[in-house]
Amino acid sequence: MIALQQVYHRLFERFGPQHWWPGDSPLEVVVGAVLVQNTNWNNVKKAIANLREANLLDPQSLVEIPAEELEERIRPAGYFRVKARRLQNLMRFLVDRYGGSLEAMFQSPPDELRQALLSVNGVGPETADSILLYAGGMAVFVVDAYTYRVLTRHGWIDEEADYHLMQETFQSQLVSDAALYNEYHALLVRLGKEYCRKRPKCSGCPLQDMLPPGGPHGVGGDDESFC
DNA sequence: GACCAGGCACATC
DNA sequence: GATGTGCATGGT
Repeated sequence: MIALQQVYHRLFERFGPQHWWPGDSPLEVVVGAVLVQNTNWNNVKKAIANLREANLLDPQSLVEIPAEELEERIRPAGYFRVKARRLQNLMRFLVDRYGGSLEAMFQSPPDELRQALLSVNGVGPETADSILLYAGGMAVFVVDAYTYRVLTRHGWIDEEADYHLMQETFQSQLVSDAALYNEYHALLVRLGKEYCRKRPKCSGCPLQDMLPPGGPHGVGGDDESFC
């Protein structure tokens, strides 16, 4: 297995700090975590701006607002009907269990809170972990489509690997540190966007000398798998 | 005018 | 348990 600590340093050296979700309030991060599902962050920014403008960025308001109105506000983020429902599910969870206080919510142990978040319809592993890490400052590694792409394209992990395995792979090799996980995930997205999206773009990838012996999967790397 | 983006739930086999 | 499908906007 590749040394993921080294990979991190290489990426940071190349790209520098990515400043993901830096100045936003924790609630905006939570809302954004739902809205960004399978969607470009640029679209999410517009939706959040709409909510802020309408003074809706608090849990109680988001629970009380009629679904149709919420749908219109978040329309730019795409999937607006499902996301309105999911966002209200999550806000209802927050209000019912923690009186609408994120601070209260993040008093729970990470494992316990993660399980609880996953029980909310519309919150899957990535959304839950994004909330724990980016809003709660908890040391939970966030895995996403880019993580998978970067790991598999470089031949560092089996293509059958699931979310849990990828998460464990990172967490077992790195010190438990929220700031590190935060930056690392953002760097992987940056790398994935610039070099792993279309195969010809792989040239210039800062990790090209970190392929496993014999190339990806140890089989020499065909066009399908080679980064 | 395709193609893609910081997923998830649900139906079907 | 695995695989397929719906959800929708905005940028390249």
